[in-house]
Amino acid sequence: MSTSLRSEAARAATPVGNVFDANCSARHALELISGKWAMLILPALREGPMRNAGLLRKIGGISQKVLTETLRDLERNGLVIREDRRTMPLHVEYRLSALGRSLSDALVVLDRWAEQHFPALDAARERYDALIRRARVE
Amino acid sequence: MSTSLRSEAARAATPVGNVFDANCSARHALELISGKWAMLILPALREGPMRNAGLLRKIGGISQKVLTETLRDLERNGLVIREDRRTMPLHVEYRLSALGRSLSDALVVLDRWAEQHFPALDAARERYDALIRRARVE
DNA sequence: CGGGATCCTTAGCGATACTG
DNA sequence: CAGTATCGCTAAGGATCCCG
Repeated sequence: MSTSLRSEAARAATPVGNVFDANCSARHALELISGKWAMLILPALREGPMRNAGLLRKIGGISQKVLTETLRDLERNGLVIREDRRTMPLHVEYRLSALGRSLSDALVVLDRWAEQHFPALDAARERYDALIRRARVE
Repeated sequence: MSTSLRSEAARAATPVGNVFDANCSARHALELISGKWAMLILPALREGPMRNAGLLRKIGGISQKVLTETLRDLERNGLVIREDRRTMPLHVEYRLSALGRSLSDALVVLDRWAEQHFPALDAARERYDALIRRARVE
């Protein structure tokens, strides 16, 4: 989200291709990805178009508001295509653009990384916190 | 960051491996990645250990505070190793753990995606905004 | 059904000053 | 040098109600 409210910042971005440069276009693209929701929405759309309610069900913990905002932002940046068949009752579908699909390839890798390595992270956290607790007691 | 302040939530997380489940450990791992900073810090450490000041210089736009917080969070989760040679003047180095390196592999893919495709995103945004403006004028 | 509009709370984060 | 501590703002995002 947010991007839609930052037209100023977006316009000020220099069109350079190094993510380490603050305020360049590449960094802006990266910020679109960051935030957990894009990392879940785009992979969720990989197996085919989905509707609002379906995404709400599939992506645990997301609110209606944030889902709408994020989808709009993704649509604005050309990653998602919103198709509104103008019927009653309403029927709106979201699907990946070619660009969005290419990004989702990279994102599912991340998702799988998280799913594979979370036990190691959990263990590391416990170790770290135990050390801290010992240090605090001295 | 944040993770260190959410020991409660972390403890409540069910140890399940599907990122689409809210509040599972895999999701927690994903949230560690989300936020743009981890996506920049971990790749920045790929070519070798770096110090605080070096990271501040390399990663444009990050503040001292956020850098410290993020590094601590990454360290806590076992992705980064902090080495404090206890000398004067101070000398602290950060480097990737094996786990952190494996994650950075996935992250550099994202960074490169952003660097390659930002023109397409920029173009899409302009198109979208132009359409919106037309619609608003009617 | 798929949102928009509001209100409201909090976390994120910058700025600044201080310390071993 | 590499942080910690404090203040203060802003904006992300939840909850709720409404609408075509």
